[in-house]
Amino acid sequence: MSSTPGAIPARTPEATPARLRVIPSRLLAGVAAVADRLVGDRLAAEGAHKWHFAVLVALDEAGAASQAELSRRTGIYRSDMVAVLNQLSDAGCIRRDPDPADRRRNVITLTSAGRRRLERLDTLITDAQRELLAPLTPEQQEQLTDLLGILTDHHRPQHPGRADGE
Amino acid sequence: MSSTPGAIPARTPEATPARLRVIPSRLLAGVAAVADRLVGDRLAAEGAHKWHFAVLVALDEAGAASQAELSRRTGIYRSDMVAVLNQLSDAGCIRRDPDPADRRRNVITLTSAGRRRLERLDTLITDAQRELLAPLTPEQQEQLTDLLGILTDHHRPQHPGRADGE
DNA sequence: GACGAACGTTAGCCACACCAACGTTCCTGT
DNA sequence: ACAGGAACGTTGGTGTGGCTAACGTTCGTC
Repeated sequence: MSSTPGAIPARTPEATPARLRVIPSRLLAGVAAVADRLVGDRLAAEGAHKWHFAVLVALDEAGAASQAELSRRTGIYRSDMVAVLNQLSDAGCIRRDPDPADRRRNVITLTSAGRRRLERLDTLITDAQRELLAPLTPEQQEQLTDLLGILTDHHRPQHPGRADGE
Repeated sequence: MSSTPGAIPARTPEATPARLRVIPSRLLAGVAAVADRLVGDRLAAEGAHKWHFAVLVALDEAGAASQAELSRRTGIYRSDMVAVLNQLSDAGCIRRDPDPADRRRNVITLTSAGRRRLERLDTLITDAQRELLAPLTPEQQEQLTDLLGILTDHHRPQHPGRADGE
């Protein structure tokens, strides 16, 4: 009975407890949510979603691919990929043709409209990152990205069979 | 028609495009998901959730409080707080008494069982953080926490009415 | 004494990650 | 040659988490 039961002691309006403000997983969740909102809002203003951007980048960088491969490259589930590609296709950003070499697959190809779209979305994303990282110095921004990169590499999606040098 | 349409060129099995691996918001989302799974799994093994931990910490650190205030301290919505407190109450971790000074409120008090529970959960959370940050040096771990702290502070929950120096 | 605001509570919505199943097509072993 | 298993694209469904809406109660204030 260290505190008087029945009366709320402190009047400190509201402040996140110090012990919570120091837990990395919690900080990560919070900042990730902010980042997601920042990115999501800008993309939504153009009728886009982050998935669209991810797919467009994957196509632009590694060239045409099957849906399954895009799935693996972007981390988007095959199931969800269908809808994303439908929308991108409707917008004329990609073409989806049956693969003559493997009739199970579709070959997804980036169109020039898609490349233009990508450029636009890239700007928005970059802006969002800038706003997100605004309170950090350029060195800190790089530090953060590096650290997150290390963690991302270490905690692989899954390691269903050691894939690389191990 | 720079690429042969109808054939998938590279055979590179799957690799996240470099441009995606460098976008902070994306890295954050990924690492936050890993962290959440790490923490969530351990807590689930004891029938707990991260919310329980947050509430217990808030109570332990700042003393008894109303549900609304706990809401503000932890970031958990008032609506969801109800269920969390029900569970904590069922487990005997807290007491929920009407506040004699304000009959709208309940005074939430941490019991000794709750304090014991908190200690246990704290161990689990700490373990999870350790596993999460394993690939980083102690200095890097501190750096990361600091950087995330800065971002958390800057991007306030909301600022619905200029709260601070403005 | 009336009105607006805060409280606790219930119910529900929506976005997102994930899983299950199916028909098609391919690859492999025998 | 052919049977079995695996990968592909697709549809539909599940579960969880953040958030909103509304309501009755109680407080503070004018």
